[in-house]
Amino acid sequence: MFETYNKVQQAVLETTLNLIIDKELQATSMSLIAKDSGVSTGNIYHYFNSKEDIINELYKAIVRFNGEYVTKDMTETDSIQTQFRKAWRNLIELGNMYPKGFRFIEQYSFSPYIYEQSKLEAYKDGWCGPLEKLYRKAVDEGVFVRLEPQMMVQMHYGSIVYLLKGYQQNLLELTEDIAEQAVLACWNAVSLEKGWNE
Amino acid sequence: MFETYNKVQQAVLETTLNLIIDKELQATSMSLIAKDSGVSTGNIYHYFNSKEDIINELYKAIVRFNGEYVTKDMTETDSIQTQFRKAWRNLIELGNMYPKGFRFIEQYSFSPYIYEQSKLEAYKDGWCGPLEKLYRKAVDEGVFVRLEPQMMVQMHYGSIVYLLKGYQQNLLELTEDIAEQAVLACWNAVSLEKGWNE
Amino acid sequence: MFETYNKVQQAVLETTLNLIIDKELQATSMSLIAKDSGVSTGNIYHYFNSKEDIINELYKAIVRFNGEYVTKDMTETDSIQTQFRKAWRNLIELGNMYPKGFRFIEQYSFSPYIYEQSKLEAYKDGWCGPLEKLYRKAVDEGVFVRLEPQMMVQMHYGSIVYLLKGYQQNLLELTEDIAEQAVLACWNAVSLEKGWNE
Amino acid sequence: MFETYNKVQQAVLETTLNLIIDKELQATSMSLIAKDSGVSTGNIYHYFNSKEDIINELYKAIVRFNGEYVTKDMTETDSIQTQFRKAWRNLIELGNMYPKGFRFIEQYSFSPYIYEQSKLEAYKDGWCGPLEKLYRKAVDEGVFVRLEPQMMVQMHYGSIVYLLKGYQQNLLELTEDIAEQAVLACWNAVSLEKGWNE
DNA sequence: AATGAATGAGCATTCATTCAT
DNA sequence: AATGAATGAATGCTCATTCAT
Repeated sequence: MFETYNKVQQAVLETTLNLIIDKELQATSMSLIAKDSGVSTGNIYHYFNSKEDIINELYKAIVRFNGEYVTKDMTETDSIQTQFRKAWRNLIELGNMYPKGFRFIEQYSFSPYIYEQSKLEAYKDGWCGPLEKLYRKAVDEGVFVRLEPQMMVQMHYGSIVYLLKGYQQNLLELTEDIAEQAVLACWNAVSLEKGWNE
Repeated sequence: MFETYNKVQQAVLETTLNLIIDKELQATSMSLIAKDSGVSTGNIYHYFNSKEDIINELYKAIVRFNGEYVTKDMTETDSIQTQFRKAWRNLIELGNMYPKGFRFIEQYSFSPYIYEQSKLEAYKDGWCGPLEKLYRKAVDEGVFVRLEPQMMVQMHYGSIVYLLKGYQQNLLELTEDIAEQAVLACWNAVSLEKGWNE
Repeated sequence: MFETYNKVQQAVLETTLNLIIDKELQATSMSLIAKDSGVSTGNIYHYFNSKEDIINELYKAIVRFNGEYVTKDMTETDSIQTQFRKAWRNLIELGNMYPKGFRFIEQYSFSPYIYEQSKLEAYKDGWCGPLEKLYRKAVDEGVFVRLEPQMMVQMHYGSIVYLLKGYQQNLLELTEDIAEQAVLACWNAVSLEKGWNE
Repeated sequence: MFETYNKVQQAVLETTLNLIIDKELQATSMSLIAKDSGVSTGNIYHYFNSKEDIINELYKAIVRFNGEYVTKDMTETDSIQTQFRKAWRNLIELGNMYPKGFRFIEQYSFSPYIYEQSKLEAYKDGWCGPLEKLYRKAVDEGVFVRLEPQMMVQMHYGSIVYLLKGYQQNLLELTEDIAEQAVLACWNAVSLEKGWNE
């Protein structure tokens, strides 16, 4: 997740992610990060300008990672339906494999703690762009109903996020089959014809 | 929103909600709550055990309010479709009319700051119960696909939440018509037949 | 020296003065002030906005005190010479009776730590104004040579300050007689006729 | 100013002087000295024992430099008056030509940060010795009043220092003529006959 | 000699909470 | 019930100094 950073930075970012997920931002003190990461406070400030800086770096790194994960096998030659399935299944897989990063983005993407600049970079590198393009194509080709692509992406993202939240809170099961049904439900919500046609 | 509380408690809860939405939890200090609410810190502790206690009381009060709002005109005699429409349209209306309470629940429903006990009470008093019952009925009567009612509710709630988030962040428009389309999309996601049949 | 302040403020200001004179500003930490004054750090911030604020309050209080001390018995009906003598003898007395306040002003009157605002108030309340007026009169009446009053006051102040510094560092004696000789030397430096004429 | 030191030491001392005058001691961190001087912190500690050590070395070097400057053209064959004039005019010139070194000495000569040892060396190497000798001779020959030479030197030094402070703070003008008048005032303060007799 | 990463005690300041009135 | 002064542990951050290279 943090391969582009050096050892010290990796230790700090990983530790911070774990702490924030376990304890919330306000309970994640610099001295705790220092203790858990094995990096002294002074040295943390050698590599990061501030606590805010750590959080924002974390945010950008995870957004980049998630974006690559979700779009990893989407190829333009695939049908709209295939790309649609792959993307949202990837998101579910991501939520299961990297739940901390997933929850971190969920919790902080609307936080004032994250600089607008970070959010901008996030958008540029993330998966919103590719999915919007896909949805727009689907609308243009008469596969989806005539709604704003961005709105549909937003709603489907919300569906998956809350599905995963329910699962992570042990309110729901999440088998392979259920995941598939969930993605299909998203498809049916906006496609003109019901069901997978393959 | 806080009619069941006395004057002092009301002042504290209202002030706290405004501060948390404007400034984040960490910037919402007790002394600021005291200053803005006109209640001295000492007296706040006469009515609440701790800061956590205020937040949790706030959480429970808003959940109760929101639950009543969403289910306000659902009557058992209405058709499944009508109840479905009313409920989700109510939620959208709530998000627009009481955005602070709505955002507060969004931000804190997964926070370790909220006691499990509060979340439980929330569930009991909220709108999840009635909606789940409705969805279960829809499944039983063959109106909806055979998926866990709770899972579908969760996904639809996520859809609407993210629709509202997009609107509140000025990414999306949210006209009467779009709201209707959004609820219809939710319906189509899980109903066996497409479209409103009325 | 700090009669216009309440008990807590007095304790803080007195402690701070003592510490700064003994140890320098940078070694005068808030926790040390708290320990020595018997006021908790939190409570110090109840009465002062910041460390800077304490220093500036200290500065203004001492300047006010010193100004009153130096000009305490100058009356316009006295001769120029009498007023001259009284003022500078008062300054010497002040330096001996209240050496800490005296040294504090010496060390910090040119420090960026002191706000311009504090320096302005200092000037308004201090003794520079009255002495300048006296010197101007002396020039106008042909008692002093034609030099800028402000410059002469500045030089005489420097003379006395360094006399006192020498004494405080045990380089010089400072008897009643020597003090008198020092003031006379200042007089002779700028008067047209040598010696006291009374 | 620092010819007796090697390149690295010179860079450190010069940088430190500039920083201290611009920013105060407390804002002059070792890392800033390192950055501005182009010498790494590690290497600074190769040439100096501590930050205190740098300040003290700076102090001693400047005192030596100032002492040489003030006494640079005092020759025993000159008359007392001539030597007197040259010395104090040199001090004024020094204050104008090397204001940083001048201000540094002013600010730190009474600071606990400067070791007693440094002050002693300062005294030995500075200009106090030669001037005291001159004043003693003046007393012995009946040119000056019978006061302690050290005391008179101290007072005259104070006069000039405050004249320069006033000038550096833009409170006073300081023309060639005014400088001359100032030195003459010092002379008149202690000489038995008024005015330059040449 | 030289680098700059690493250390950790110390700093000014904040803040939930208590307590005397 | 109500006040707000008082507490002191904890916070984010700095900085003189050390140390591995």
